[in-house]
Amino acid sequence: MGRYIVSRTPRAMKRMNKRLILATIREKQPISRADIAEITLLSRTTVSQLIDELLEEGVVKETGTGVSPTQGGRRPVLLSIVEDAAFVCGIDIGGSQITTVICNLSGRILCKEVIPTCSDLLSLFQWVEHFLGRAPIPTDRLIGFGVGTPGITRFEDGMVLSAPSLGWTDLPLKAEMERRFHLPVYVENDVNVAALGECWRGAGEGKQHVVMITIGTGIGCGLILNGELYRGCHWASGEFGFMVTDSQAIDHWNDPVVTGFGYLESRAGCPAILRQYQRRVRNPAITDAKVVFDRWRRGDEVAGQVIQEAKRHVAAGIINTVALVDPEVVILGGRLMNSRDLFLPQIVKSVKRLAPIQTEIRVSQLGADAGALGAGALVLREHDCPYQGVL
Amino acid sequence: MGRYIVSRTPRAMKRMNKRLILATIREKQPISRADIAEITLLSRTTVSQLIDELLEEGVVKETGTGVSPTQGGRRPVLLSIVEDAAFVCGIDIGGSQITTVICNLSGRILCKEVIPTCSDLLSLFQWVEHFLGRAPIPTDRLIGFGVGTPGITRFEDGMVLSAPSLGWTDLPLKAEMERRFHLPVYVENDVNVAALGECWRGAGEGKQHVVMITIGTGIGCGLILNGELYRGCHWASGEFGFMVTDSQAIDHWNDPVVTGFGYLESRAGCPAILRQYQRRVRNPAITDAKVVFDRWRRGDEVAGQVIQEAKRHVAAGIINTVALVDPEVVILGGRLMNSRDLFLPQIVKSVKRLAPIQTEIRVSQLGADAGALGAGALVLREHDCPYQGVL
DNA sequence: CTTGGTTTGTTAAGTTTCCAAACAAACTTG
DNA sequence: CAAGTTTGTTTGGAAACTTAACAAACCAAG
Repeated sequence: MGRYIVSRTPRAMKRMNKRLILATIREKQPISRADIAEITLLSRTTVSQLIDELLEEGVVKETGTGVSPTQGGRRPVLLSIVEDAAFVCGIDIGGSQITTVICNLSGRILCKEVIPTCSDLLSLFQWVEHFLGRAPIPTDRLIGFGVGTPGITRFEDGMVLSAPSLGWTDLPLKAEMERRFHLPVYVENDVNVAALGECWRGAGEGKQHVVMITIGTGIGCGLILNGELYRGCHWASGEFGFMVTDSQAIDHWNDPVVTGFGYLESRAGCPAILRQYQRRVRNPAITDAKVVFDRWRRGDEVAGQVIQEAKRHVAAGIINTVALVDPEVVILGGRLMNSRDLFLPQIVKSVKRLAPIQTEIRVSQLGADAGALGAGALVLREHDCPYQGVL
Repeated sequence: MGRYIVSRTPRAMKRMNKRLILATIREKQPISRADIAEITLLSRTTVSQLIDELLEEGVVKETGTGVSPTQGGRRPVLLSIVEDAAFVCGIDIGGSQITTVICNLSGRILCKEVIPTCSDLLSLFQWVEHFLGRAPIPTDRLIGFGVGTPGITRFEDGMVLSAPSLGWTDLPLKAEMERRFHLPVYVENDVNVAALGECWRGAGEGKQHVVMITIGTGIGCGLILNGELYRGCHWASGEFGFMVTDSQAIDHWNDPVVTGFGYLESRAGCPAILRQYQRRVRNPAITDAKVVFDRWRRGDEVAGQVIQEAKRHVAAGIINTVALVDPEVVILGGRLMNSRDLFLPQIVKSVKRLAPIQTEIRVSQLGADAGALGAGALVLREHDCPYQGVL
C-alpha cells in the first residue's frame, strides 16, 4: 500500500501539479507557460494560474521575452527559477571532519566551513549557530538542515541507530536538532547523501540509476534507483564493505563481524592496506596508508602486491554491484580516490571484462563536498515546501 | 521527473482513490465503508460513492453485516473483493518447459498446463489458444496476459532483447501477441516474475523488500524493492550469476563472458557442478547434476567437495546481495532447491555469520508455479484496469 | 502600413471531484 | 421504549481542472 502516492484531495492535486510545473521549469529553464502546458499536459489556464502563485511566492521569475515563434505570433514570456529564493544547510559529519555548507536552490555552494569532528551535540549545535551567524544570506530564507552521519540512520524519524566512529547509539539527532533550531532537519547516512550530492551537481547529474562507492576508512555505497535514494528494509542498504569477494572466506574467515567491519573492508580499505603492508614488511611504524601508495610509486614491490590485492577486491565488489543493480553510472569517491591513478584504470578494465553490461565508471566530481551538498539536497527532496519540485 | 506520480486531473484523482479503496479492501477484507474511510483518510461520502461504482462494476460485493460495534450503533455492511470478477493468464517460458496458468484476482490458480518449450511463436500462440478454449472461465472476463521469458526483456514495449536458450533476439513479443489475442500483454524476465509470484501468494507475501534467487541452469535474481519490481537501467538488474566471488578471477578468469554466462554461474550452476565433477572423476558419461547430488548422499567425497565449493559461491553471492540491498527476506528457488537439504543449512549459517544484518532465508513456496503466477500478477500490477488496485 | 494568420496568455463558464454537516437508519443498553 | 452510538446517505458547497472564447502581441505579404 505504500506504493500509492495518491493526491487524495483537490488541494493535494494542486500541490503536486505545482511541483510538476516547478520541476519542469528547473529542467528546461528558461521556458514559456505555453511550453510548460504542452510538456506537463496541463491546460494553459491551469499553468498560468499556478505560475501566478509561484511568482507571488517568489519562487519563479519572468526573465524577458523569448524568440518569436517560427511563423509569427505573440512572443512567449520566459520563466526561470529564482535560485536564491531559499537556502538549505548541509552538514556532513565524517569520521575525521565535519563539512558544513549553505547552498541555494540550484545547488551552488555559498559558504562552506570545515572543522575537526566533534561528537557531542552541544558543541556541534553551537558551531552550527556560529556558522549560520556568519553566513551571507538572510536567515529567514533558510528552510532546513540536512545531515549526513557515518552510521546506520533511520531516515523516518532521524534517529542515528549506530555510528561507531562517533560513539553514537540510538541518538535522536533530528528531534534534538529541530528542538534547537526550529527548522526541519533530515538525517541520512553519509554515503547516501554523497550519492545525492553527485546526482544533484556532480558526476551523476541527470542520471536515474546511480551507484556511489566511497572508499576510505570504511567502504560504503549509496544507491539511487529510479531517481530515488534506496534505503533498504532496515535502513542498511549499500553495505558494500560487507561483500565477500573470496569464497574461501565463507568457511575460513574468522575476524569478528561484530566489530562492524565486513570482509571486503578488511581487504581493501585504507586500514586494511596499511595493516597488510605492516605485516609483510614487519614495520609497524608506518601509520598511514598514504605511505604505502607513495612507496609503490617509487617501485616498492610489496606495496604493489598489497595494493594489487585491494584493487582486485574492489573490482569484484563493483562487478557484483553492477550485476545486481544495473546502474547507469558508478561513481567512485572517498580518500582512496586521491590515489586514483593507481586504482582506476585496472578496475575499469576488470569491470568491462567481467560485468554483464557496460557501465560507465566515473570519479566523484564534488570530492569532499559531495556529502554536505547532498545533505542539502535531502531537504529539498524530502521537505514538503514550495520548492520541493526543484530537485 | 519520473518520480512524480501525479493525478493531474480530477478524473485521475478519482481513479487513484478508487484503487486505494480497492487495495484497502483486498488487504483488510471483509471491511466496512466506515473503516475504509478511516484508513484511507477519505471522507465517508467519497468512500460510499466510489464503492457504489465498484459494486456496479462487479469488482466488490457486500457480504453480510458485521458484528455490532462496541457501544451500540448501526451494524456495518461488510465489503469484499469479488475474486472471480476477472482473470489473468500467466505464461512462464522456461528453458525446458512452458507453464501456463489462469488465476483469479486473489491469485488462486484455476487451471494449469505444462508443455515442453517451443521457441516459435506460431506454435506457442496456437497452444495458448487451445489452452484458453479449455479453461473453465468466461473468456470475456480474461483481462490480459503476463509472460515470463528466460532472457533480458525490455518491459516498456515488451521486447525480448535476448534469450539465448530460445534463440530470440529483439523479438517484439508483446506486439505480436497483442496483435493475435487483442488483449494487453506484459512481458518480463522469468526470474522477475517468479519474484512477483512469491510476493503475491508465496514466501514473500506482504513483504516490501524481497530478493528471489533461482539456481538452475543459470542463476538469476529478481528484486522487489519498496514493493516494486526493480528492473535496472538497461533492464538487466539481478544478474546474480555474474558476481565475482573469488577475487583471483579478476586477473585470472578467462572464460569468455560473451557466451552469456557469468563467473558465479560457472562455479555454482547445475552445469558447473556437473562439469566440475566430470573433470575430477574423469567420467564424462554422467550427464545430470542430480547424479552428483545422489552420489554425495551416498558418501562420495569428490561429489561432496564439488558441492561444497558451489555452496560457498552461492553463499557469498547471497551475502553480497543482502549487504547491498538489505532485503526483508531472501527466497531461494530453482531446480537446485530440489536438493535443498544439502544446500540450505550451511548457506543460512554462513549468511548469518558474515552478512551485516540478519535476513531471513526461505525456500520458494510456489516452486515451479511461481513464474506463471507472477506473470499473471504482472498484469494486475501494471495494467490500467479497475482491478489494478487489488495487488 | 494595413490586413490576415499565428501564437501566447487570460477570462469566463462549466464540469468533476471531494468534503462538511445534517440526516436517516439500525443497533445496544438501561 | 427512550437515550446514546455508529453507519451510511443526502445535500449544499468549495476547490481544482478544462474548454472555449477572447485579448494581446507578433510576423509577413500585399
